[in-house]
Amino acid sequence: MKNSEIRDIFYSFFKKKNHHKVLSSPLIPAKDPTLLFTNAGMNQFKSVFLQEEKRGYKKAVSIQKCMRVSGKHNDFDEVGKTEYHHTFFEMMGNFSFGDYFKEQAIEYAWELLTENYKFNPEQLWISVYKKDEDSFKIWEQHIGIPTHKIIRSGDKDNFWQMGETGPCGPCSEIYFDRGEIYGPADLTENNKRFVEVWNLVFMQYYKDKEGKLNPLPAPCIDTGMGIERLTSILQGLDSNYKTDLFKPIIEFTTDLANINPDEKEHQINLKIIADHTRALCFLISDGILPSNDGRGYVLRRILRRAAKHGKALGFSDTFIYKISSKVVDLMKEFYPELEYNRDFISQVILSEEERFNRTLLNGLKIFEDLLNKAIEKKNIIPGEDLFKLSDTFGFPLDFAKDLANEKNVKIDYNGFQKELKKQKEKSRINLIKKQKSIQTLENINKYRTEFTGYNNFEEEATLLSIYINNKETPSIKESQKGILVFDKTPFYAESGGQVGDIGIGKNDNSYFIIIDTQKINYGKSGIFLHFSEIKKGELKPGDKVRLIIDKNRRQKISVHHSSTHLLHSALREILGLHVKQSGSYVDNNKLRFDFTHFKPLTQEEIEKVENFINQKVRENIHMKSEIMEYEEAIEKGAIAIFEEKYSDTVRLISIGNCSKELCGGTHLNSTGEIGVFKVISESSISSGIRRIEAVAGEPGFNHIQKYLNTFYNIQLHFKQKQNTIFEFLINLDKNLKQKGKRLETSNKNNEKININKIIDNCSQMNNIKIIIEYFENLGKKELNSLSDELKNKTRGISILLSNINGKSYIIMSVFNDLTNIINSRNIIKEIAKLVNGNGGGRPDFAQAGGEPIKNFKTTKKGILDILNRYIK
RNA sequence: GGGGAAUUAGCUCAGUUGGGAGAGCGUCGGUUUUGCACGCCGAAGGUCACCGGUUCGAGCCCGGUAUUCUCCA
Repeated sequence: MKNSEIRDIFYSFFKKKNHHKVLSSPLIPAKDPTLLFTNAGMNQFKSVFLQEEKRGYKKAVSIQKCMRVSGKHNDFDEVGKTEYHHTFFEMMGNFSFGDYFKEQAIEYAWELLTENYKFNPEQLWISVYKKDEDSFKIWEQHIGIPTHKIIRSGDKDNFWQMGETGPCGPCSEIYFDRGEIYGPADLTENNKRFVEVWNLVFMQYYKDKEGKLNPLPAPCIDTGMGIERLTSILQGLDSNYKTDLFKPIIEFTTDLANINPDEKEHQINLKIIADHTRALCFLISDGILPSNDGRGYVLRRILRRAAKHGKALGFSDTFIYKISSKVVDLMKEFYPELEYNRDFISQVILSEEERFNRTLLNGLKIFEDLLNKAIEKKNIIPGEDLFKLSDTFGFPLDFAKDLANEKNVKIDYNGFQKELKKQKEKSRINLIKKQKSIQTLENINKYRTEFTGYNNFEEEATLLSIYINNKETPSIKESQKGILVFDKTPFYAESGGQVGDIGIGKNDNSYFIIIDTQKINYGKSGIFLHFSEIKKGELKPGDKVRLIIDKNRRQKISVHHSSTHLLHSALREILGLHVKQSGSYVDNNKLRFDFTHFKPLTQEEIEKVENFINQKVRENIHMKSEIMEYEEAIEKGAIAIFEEKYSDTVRLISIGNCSKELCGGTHLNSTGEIGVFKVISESSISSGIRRIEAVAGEPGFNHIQKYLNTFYNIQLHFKQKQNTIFEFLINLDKNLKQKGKRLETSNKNNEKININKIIDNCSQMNNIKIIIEYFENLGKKELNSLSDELKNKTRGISILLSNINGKSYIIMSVFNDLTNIINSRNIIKEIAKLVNGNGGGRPDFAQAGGEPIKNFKTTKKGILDILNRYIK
């Protein structure tokens, strides 16, 4: 049975049972910032389980993309060692939100497995939670499983909970018995004979702070069945890696590496590469890019480990990007976004592979130094050095170990681990500190704010609560600053890159200004925090006030936000569909837009983008905002930004046919209000991500005006026209440089004339020629080279003095043969005392400085006195 | 979020008691050659990331900022 059939059967079975088919959510959890990656089918339904959100259906079925590489479920280190661990995998699941419960869930599971997937009932075993008699009875009496094949187990295996507090409940697992050749008929933890097929979770309690289990009013069902494992069983194989989900990838890699696929030593490498490449493709197509922290760092680590194992297979150059295309071929049928991003995925992988190779090459140099040192000395490489090599330069310990082995050098593995442990502890401590430092506002969850600011700029509101220094207080007086919470507000709170509104509030007795607005998200609604300063009067909870936003500023913000949407679609139109938003900032002065793209934009491309947008502005397209179901919006072709949090109903902003984006920000009524759009900068912010800054509307026009004014002034000053001014300035620059050079050479010529005179006038001491001269108009460079020339020509000593920048500058050169008698470094220090300064240098060349020289003759005499003591 | 490292010519990088900014490759010119490559000779190219401090003097020492690399969470 092909994996595609397995999927079809799964979906059609639950569709027949009136389940709503829900698409896999992206690997970045949309609504849960505490989670690095989606790691279970239920993630996207979390708020439904928590009853914070209601959806149009009570039963759902999905096949969910999942990653288990961090946090509680971390299989990263297991991949390759076993036949069934993965970083990326797909979870099939059916869900009930207060609809059916245990009995139905168990029946469905049994029916699907035995009748549709044709499992032999004899080969299925069951586990239930020891205190869950209901489930036991259902399995035993209703389904008819022999008692000895239903195992009761404890909290660890068969009780599931979302977190310390929250929904939880017992679960029941269905196991497949692979037969006696794999071990005794005994369902225990480490018996390889049994493989877990399906986990059914019965969410029936809510665990409170005291640890008490309270029954949920509407119990829920959450189930999960890994498709890779199910496929391996249905295809009669003993490894997930032999199924049609992995085999083609492994065969492709084997051919590419030109190795014998049967050799045992290659197996681990091949498995890891296949697994990791799959993970890479899905992560990248969901918008994650390599970086040095967070999700991007996990992506980088996955890629680097794949690359490492590739080297073991003999790949000396980049190769993963080639395999990625095979993964796309294999999975595009079920995940069209892969095909869509095919080139982008391989480009990202290729450039990250290249980067890793550079890092390795760099680290190799440093490592070789360590290795040579170790060979010279004690034959062991210190753990500290190894740690620095991997910590600072990213050179993996494994590589160091192998290379050291080749040279019979030992490495201090324990020392390395000690350093690593130290670093981990440090990071953990800082994390705890950070968690403590986030101060929460007490009782804030009691309140809710309704946002009315899409249409209204003013609002009559009731004050709910006041916080001063993060403490709830009964009143706020004149000139005090604090956070105000209202029942409703026209003030937009900072989110989606758009800054918060500012404005004022007032009633008959008081007047205050609002300098920023922030928001705490709570499920679907939010609490708006108005950062305020009371200018007059006093406020107490319950007071009615009129809230008025700064309309002019809001208009400018909306101009930039709507422009951002146009910019996004312009970039996709002109550069290609790989362009994805990866960050955005919008305020009243400008907009900033970060997006995925590999090369700098050319001048031409930027102009095209500007033209595109300004054309849309002139067309004065009507902008529409609609509230609709998430799925409906996606069907309409909306672009969803993964980082954003969406609830099941979303706000779709469309600009004619050219842009459809999910967005909670404030926008214009039509594009004409933008007036003008101009890009002001384009730069790189990290590899594969570029940033455009632009201005629009009034600030846009001001920007253009300011620049043109500067330009006009330049034209006016040089008396040139627009088409000649550039060439004129280039020529001017060229001429200036030539003149400067002529001046330099003529100075040299002048010196040459002087040199002979100076040498003629030099004094002598004990047959050593000594030149002491003062120059008013020479720079340091000229003095240095002149001094050099003088001491060489006379084969003696040259001491030159000058005043530069209000200080004296003295330079002394000594001919090489004399340096054992005359050390200029020592002498210059004494000379420096004459000008209350200090100096130093080498025996043959030294410099000093101090107060300006007023009388050269007395200084010269002082110098001669000093020299007299040295030369006898 | 926390730590480490780096930033010097177009590129790859040297540069230690703080004292004159360098190499290789590339570019350009000359020479050699029927022509090219090589070879030889020569030249151009620098705000030593930015800002501040210490010092007579900072690429180098100290503090801050930016960017990049890297590890941990």
